[in-house]
Amino acid sequence: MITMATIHDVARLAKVSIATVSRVMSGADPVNPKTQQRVMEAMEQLNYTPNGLARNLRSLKTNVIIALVPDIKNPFFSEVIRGIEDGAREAGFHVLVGSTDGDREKAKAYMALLEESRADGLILTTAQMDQAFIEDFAARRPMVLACEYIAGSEIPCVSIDNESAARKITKHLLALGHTRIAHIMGPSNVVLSQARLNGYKQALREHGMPEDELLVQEGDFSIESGYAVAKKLLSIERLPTAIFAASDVMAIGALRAIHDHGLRVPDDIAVAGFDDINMASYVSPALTTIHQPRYEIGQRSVQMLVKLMKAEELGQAQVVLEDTMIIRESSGKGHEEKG
Amino acid sequence: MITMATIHDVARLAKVSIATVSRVMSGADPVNPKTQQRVMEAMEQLNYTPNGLARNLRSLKTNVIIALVPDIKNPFFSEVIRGIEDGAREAGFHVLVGSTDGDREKAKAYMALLEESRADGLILTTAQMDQAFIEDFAARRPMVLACEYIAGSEIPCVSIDNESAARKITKHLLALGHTRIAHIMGPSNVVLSQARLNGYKQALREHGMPEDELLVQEGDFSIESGYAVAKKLLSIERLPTAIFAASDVMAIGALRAIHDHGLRVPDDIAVAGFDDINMASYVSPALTTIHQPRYEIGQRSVQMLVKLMKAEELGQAQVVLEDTMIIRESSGKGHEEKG
DNA sequence: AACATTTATGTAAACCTTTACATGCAGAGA
DNA sequence: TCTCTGCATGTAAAGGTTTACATAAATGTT
Repeated sequence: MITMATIHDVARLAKVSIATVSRVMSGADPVNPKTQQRVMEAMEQLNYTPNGLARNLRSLKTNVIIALVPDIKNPFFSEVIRGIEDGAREAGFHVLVGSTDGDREKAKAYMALLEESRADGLILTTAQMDQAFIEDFAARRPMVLACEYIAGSEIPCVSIDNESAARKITKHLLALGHTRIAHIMGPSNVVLSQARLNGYKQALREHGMPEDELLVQEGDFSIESGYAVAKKLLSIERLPTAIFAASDVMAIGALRAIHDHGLRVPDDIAVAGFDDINMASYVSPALTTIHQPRYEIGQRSVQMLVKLMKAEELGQAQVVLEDTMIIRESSGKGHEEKG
Repeated sequence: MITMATIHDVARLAKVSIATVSRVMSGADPVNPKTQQRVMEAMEQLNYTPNGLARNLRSLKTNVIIALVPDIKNPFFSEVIRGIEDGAREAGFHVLVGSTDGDREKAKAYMALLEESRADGLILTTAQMDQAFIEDFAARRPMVLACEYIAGSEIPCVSIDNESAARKITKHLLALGHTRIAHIMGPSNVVLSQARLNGYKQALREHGMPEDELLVQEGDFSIESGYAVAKKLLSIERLPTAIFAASDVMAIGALRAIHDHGLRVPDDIAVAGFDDINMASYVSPALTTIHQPRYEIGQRSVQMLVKLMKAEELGQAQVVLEDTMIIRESSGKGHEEKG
């Protein structure tokens, strides 16, 4: 709509040079109070707003960071994003959120914005693309992994120890006397799915339990997949006595599947989730799960990214935050705490 | 990291002018195949990526649109965002998502990006700020309201008819014989909360039911508020026989409150929600609710915004999409459909 | 009074593109 | 041979800032 006033217009009206106008705005260099007054009035009168694009071009900074999530509808990630947004705001950045659907091309399209200088940094919440590509990218651009840790990689990251957390919650189920514990894992091409699967297997092994291939099935973190995979597990001849889902969302899908199958949780089958999303304590039965400090993961990852962008030393590049097991109703007897 | 190659570097290496390099990229003007070849090789060799900021400044377009939601953690909005993102991608735009927390200042900070030419358009999913401010903004910048319709305003919008939908679902409860129907409304400063409240009241009036002030309580669309407000309703001496919550998320909070209170849904108290979020059919009992075509709302609103940005005629400026009542378990008897 | 210092302001380059206009040249028609 | 047309390319302006450097005026120092 109507063409905007530029710094030149302001300068002309205030009878000064554009440099002076710029100085009034930045407040960096000294400027005569009277002149300053005149400039401010001119700005007011023309309803002047500086053009951000021009500033960006001049400074070669955009103050935009990109946060890529596999699925924005997934409540776990939206809480992480919230942490990212708040951390970004504090540091003076805006967040461009991209939902990748596990589609590499979509992810790469967002990452291209960095190459084009249209964003300054990247936070990746799940690394689904080829590791080589990521390593290469991280070497050239400021980037942080949130939620996920890539073994043997130097890329800065903030996450919990998914393996030990999964081991912990599986042990909880074992301690309750369960002998056939099924696992609904996340997408197998995602690092953290593997980590959680490993933790699960380690716990079984430590307890001398045999591994049953039938009891491990792959989902995609969606509620629909949790439902579908649980249905599948319920059709096994020797039913599992407990199901450990790699995410609360899938666990909620499983709850429904068990309910529809005419069985009760936790009496007939115990269920445990992962993430401790907001809703976990509201569904019935309330979910036993692993609490991830998701907000903090988001915040911390931005803080690291900011340091990276400023080329500051970031001390520890791999940050592992604490998780907490939260025991609620869905795992049955031996409750120690009510969410 | 290492300074980037510019179009000048490419031109120098290929022994042509920068104009020719630009032409090779755009493909608009004819250029000699041999020269083209040389330029491409130079680009390749220097690993050249054009600077998006410079392009943006030159064209005065950013291809970025801003989508403002009250709370990114709210699953209803994240599904709308998904529609917005997909619509935007199709039209060649990127989406900057902002969570406002009902904080006007945060919202205004995002809107300022438009004034600074750092974004081309705006989609507002809830209008919490003063109407005058919004009207003024909409007059100067391309903007569309999604989910919400402001009575008497000319601002383009895409939504359902919240009033009639609320009336419809309240009537459903009345038809089931409920006499004391409570309403957990959304924040009273949000237009659609008022619309839903009106629909609720109209239905009661049509059935000759008295209005009971005690039965209408305000929440903020969060699960916690649904829980808290339901608790409050359960402490009324003459208990409500049904609760209509203005969002599924609050309804889920209410389900838990009723459960914790030792009552059963729908036998003791019926519950109805609004939105039909993904999880609505998975919780137990599954929620009776109003299905909003949220993905389509997102998509359509981007389409309108794009027209607005191109200054094309957009025919109908106020679009009302169809909603559907979905009857599930939480409202009890008379089920016509299973989610 | 001459000079050094400080303060206020202006000039112009730089950031990296796109594009209107200008130029040069080859082939075609007279 | 001369002019006309059309293609391929170059030149330079424009987009709106910020900022290094230059200049000018005012103040302070001896």
